[in-house]
Amino acid sequence: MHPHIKSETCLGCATPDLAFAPHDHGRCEGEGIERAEVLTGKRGVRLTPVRRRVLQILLKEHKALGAYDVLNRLAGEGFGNQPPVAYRALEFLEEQGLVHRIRRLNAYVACLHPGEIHAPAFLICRSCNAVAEAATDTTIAALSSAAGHLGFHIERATIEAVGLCPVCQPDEVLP
Amino acid sequence: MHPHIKSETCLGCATPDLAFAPHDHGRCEGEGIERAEVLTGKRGVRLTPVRRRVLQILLKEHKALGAYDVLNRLAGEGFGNQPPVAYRALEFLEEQGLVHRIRRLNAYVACLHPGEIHAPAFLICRSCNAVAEAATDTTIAALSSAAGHLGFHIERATIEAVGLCPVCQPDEVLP
DNA sequence: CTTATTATGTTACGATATAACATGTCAAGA
DNA sequence: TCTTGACATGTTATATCGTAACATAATAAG
Repeated sequence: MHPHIKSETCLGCATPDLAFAPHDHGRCEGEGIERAEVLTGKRGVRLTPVRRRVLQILLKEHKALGAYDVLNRLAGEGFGNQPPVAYRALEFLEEQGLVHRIRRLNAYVACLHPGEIHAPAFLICRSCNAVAEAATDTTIAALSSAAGHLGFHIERATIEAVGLCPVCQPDEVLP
Repeated sequence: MHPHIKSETCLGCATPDLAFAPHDHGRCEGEGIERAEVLTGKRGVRLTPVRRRVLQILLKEHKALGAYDVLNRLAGEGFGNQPPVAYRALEFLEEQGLVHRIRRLNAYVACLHPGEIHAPAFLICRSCNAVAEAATDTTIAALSSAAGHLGFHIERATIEAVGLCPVCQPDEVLP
């Protein structure tokens, strides 16, 4: 946890106006699970205990976690403790749009508005590792159009930006 | 090499209008090295034999290569055969903007217009793995602006789009 | 209740990446 | 020219990330 942030708050909430601002995070978690249950129900896929738990872990932690981080927590709770357990759950959640994979970090974050955004951009703070999700409607449109001129058909796109979040920018000027 | 492509041609050349079209590739390679020498000379950094050779390999191959692929070729030519040899050269070349890392593929491609673009977008064909580089001036501007509203300062951004290149699109409709 | 499907657990391994230290190379200043 | 400091390379060892393959268990469909 970054020293500037109190424990009741979190970084990286996906709703843009809350992204880097302190806020009540309890709701994020509860609502995240609820939304996941509705979504998977609608789609006829199963949000099994491991899968639900993995999503919960990511929602609660509210930052990017590596697959092995997730696995360690699972193992402490009676689930399997071999890599495929974590990877399979994460893969499922990503397919369902409930979790995003941050390739730059080899890590995963919970998505806080599943079903709403198709190609989010991630803002990754290189100092505290917080990850925020930003909408990119126009961004992606521009990209698709440019690709179309080359005859390329885009199916998925990921945008990962590295920089400094508002909390960490002051740290940069002082040694 | 994709079956549709003759050996004298290549995919993925970065100049947008050549990106996925057959063209004379000999020039890409020669000019790439030349530009690299000029650039590194200007900057007072050293384009040593390993580094030059790695760049040459990537220019010649003209597709995304993993670090270990590069390493294998180096090892066959009397250079060191341990991972750091390849990783260090690749890291140097990336810092100098001569090579791009494609995280989605855990691979690297030569940049064909070093010094010109700061945040290129990569169009990755999921069928033949060709990688083209597209300009994203407006795209990045939009992203930076959106991030700015959240108080986030972007330093670097990577855009990776997965889809089908023009050559592979026909393959998709037939089994 | 059987059967097909899907999910989980486990073993084993492959692929990717880096830390740490020894050795070598080169260029600038004494 | 020598030496010294900075940078580059080579090498060992190990860390980290990810997946193939198969056995077992749970679930849903008939």
